[in-house]
Amino acid sequence: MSQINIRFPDQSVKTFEKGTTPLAIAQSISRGLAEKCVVADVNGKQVDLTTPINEDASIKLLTTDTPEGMQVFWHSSAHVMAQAVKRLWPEAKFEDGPPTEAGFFYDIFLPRAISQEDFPKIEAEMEKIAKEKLSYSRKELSRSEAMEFFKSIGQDFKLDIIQNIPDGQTISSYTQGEFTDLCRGPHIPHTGLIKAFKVMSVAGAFYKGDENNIQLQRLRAISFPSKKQLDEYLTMLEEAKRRDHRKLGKELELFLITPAIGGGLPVWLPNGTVLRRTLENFIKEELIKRGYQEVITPHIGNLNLYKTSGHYPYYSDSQFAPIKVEDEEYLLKPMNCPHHHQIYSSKPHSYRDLPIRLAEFGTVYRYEQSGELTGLSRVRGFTQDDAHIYCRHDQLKDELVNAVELTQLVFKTFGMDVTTRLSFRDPQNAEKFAGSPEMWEQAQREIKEVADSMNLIYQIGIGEASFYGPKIDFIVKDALGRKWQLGTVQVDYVMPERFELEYIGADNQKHRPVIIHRAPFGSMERFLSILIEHYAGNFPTWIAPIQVAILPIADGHVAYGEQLKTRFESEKIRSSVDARNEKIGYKIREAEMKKIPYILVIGDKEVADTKVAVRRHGKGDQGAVTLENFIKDIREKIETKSQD
RNA sequence: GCUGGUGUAGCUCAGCUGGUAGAGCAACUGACUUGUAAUCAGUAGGUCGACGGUUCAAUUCCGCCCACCAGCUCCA
Repeated sequence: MSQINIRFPDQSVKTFEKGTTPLAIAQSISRGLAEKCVVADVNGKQVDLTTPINEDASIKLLTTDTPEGMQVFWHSSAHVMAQAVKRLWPEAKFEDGPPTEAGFFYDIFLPRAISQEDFPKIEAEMEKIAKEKLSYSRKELSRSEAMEFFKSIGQDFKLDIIQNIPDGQTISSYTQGEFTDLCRGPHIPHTGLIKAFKVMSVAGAFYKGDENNIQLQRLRAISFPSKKQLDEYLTMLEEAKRRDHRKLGKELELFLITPAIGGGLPVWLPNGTVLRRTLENFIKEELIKRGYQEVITPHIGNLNLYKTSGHYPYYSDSQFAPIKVEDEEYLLKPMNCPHHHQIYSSKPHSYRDLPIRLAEFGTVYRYEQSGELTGLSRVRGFTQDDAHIYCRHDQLKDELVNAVELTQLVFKTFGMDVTTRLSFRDPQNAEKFAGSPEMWEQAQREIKEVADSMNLIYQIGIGEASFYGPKIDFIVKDALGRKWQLGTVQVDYVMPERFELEYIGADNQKHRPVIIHRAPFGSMERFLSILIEHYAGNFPTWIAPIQVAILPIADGHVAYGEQLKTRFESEKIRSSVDARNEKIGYKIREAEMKKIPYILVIGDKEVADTKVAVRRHGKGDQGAVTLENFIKDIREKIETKSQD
C-alpha cells in the first residue's frame, strides 16, 4: 500500500495512506478538530472532507472558527433551508442560494408569498433536517445528465444555470436525504453540525438582478454550530440597531425627516447643525491650506447646462422634472460641476494660473426612487463638499495625490475604517460611458498609478465609474453592515471637451485642462449618518453639539452655573445649564442620556472655591478641578480634535 | 419603482374573535431645595397614517393611497 506526504500549515509533514480523506486526517490529529472541521483546503482548493487524497498535498483543515469554514457552513445551511421550503411547499423552484457576509439566502420561486408567520415553520423544519444528520453526498454529472435530472424534478431555474456552466467545468450535484441541489460544493459532512437557525427576512429579488425579470422571494437566514453563537449574533444585531443614525438622530435631536416637508428631504435641527457646521469648518480650514477658492452657485440652472454636460440625458429619470420659466426650462441642480465649469470659462486662463481649485458646499437634488430613501444615507436633497480642480496634464498626478490625502485625513481624523475602490468603466457596457476607449484607458491607468504610488489597498469595481470618468471611491459600512460610498476622487477628460474649457499654454496655443472632481466627505448627510453610527452618538468633545452640561444642585447654585456658561461662551465652549427644580441624580441621568461629554456638578463647595466637579460621559465622577484647569483641558481636547 | 412588513398621545409601546382607546416616560401645575443615572402628588394630551367601502356600529374587516422598515433594482 502506497503512502503519501501531507504538509500542514505549520509546515510539518506527516505520512498517510494513499486515498485517505481530510476527515481521517483530522481524526488522527484530535477528535475535537474532527468535530469542528467542516471543509478542507487541499493544495489551495476547497474540497469535501470525504474527498480521497491520492498524492502528496498541502492541507489546511478549516473549522467553523474560520471565515472560510463559516462560508461553507452557511452555504450548506442554504441547502437545508431549500430542503425545508421544499418539504413545506413542494411546488417551490430554486434559483441561487449563496452564503453572505453574515448568513445566507436562497432565491425561491413560489406562487404563495412567504410571510413572517412562516418563519417558525421553516426554522422547525430546518431543525428537523439537522436532527436527521443527513450527509451531503456529491455526484458528478454530464451536462445532459444534469439537464435531464433537474428537468425531471421541475427545477427550471437550474436548467438555465447548467446551460451557462462553461465547457470543461465539472458539473456536480449534492444530495442530502430526499433533496438534491445543483452545486459545485464543497459542503460540510452532514446537516447535524448545524445547531441553530434563524430566518431573518423575506424580500423580493429580481431574477438575475434585472428589474425587467420576474421577482423571486429572497429568503435570508443565518445559522451557527451552537445556539450560543446565534444568541450572541442576535444580541450584536440589537446593539447595532441602537446605533442606527435614524434612531439616534431622533433621540439626540440631530435632524428631522417629515412627510410634511417630503421624504428624503432632511431638516437639520440645532444640535445636528452644530455637528455639521463643525465638520464643514474643519474642511474649510484644510481647503485654505491647500489653495482652494470657495465659490457659491445657485440651486437651479438652465436645463441646457445639463444637456451640455450630459447629466440630463444620462440621469433624466433620477432628476426632478424641469421647471418652466417664461420660455426657458430650469433644473434643480443634480450636480455642481457644470456651474463651476462656467466659473472657469468666464475668463481666459494662462497655464501659469493652473491649477484652479474651486470649492463649494453645494446642495444638489436628485429624484431617488421612493424605495431607496434611507434616513440620511440616501436622500433627495443633500450637500456635497464638492470641488473641481482644473489643471494641466503634467499637474494631474500631484493634484490627485493631494485630493486623496485630504480624503484620508478626513477618515483618519474620525478614526473610521474605510475600503478603497477604483471604479472603472465596463467595456461590455460602453454606451453607459462617454468619451473614447483610449481616453478611458489613459484615465484609468493614471488613477491606478496614483493609487499604487500611494500604496493604497484597493479593489477594482468594473462598471462603477461615472459616465465621464473613473474614480477612486472610499467606502464605509454602517452599523448594520451596509456599504456606502463616501469620499470620491474622479478624473474627467470629458467635461473639458463638452464645455470647451481651455487655457493658453507656454507655446501660446490653446489646450484643454483636465478636471478632478473630488469630495472628501462625499455627501454631508451620508457622512453624518455614518459618523453618528460610528460614535453611536457619543461624539468626541470637539464635535459634540453640547460639550458641557452644567448641573446646579439646588436653586442657590444656578447663578454660578450661569456665570460658568457665560465664561464658556467666551472660550468657545458649548454648554447648557440645567436650572430645573430636580434632584441632581435626575439631571445627571438626563445629561448622560444626551451623551454630553462633560457633566459639571456644582454645589456649595464648587461655588466657594471656583471649582467644578467633573463627570465624564460614560466614565462617572472624575473629582473636582479648578475652573481654569478645566477650561485648559477641554480647550486642548477641542483644538487637537481628540477622539475623547 | 418592485416584493414583504409596519403605521395607536411628543417618545416607547399595550389594546383577544368589530361596540368610538390605555400604560410608562416626556409636558404642565403644586409640594420638596436636593451631592453623581429616574422625589412625590395632580392636570392635560389621541379624526387610532389618509380616503373610500361593508356594517346598526370600524382602531379592529375589505379596497385604494401615503409614509416608514428590510431587501431587490438604481445611485453623477
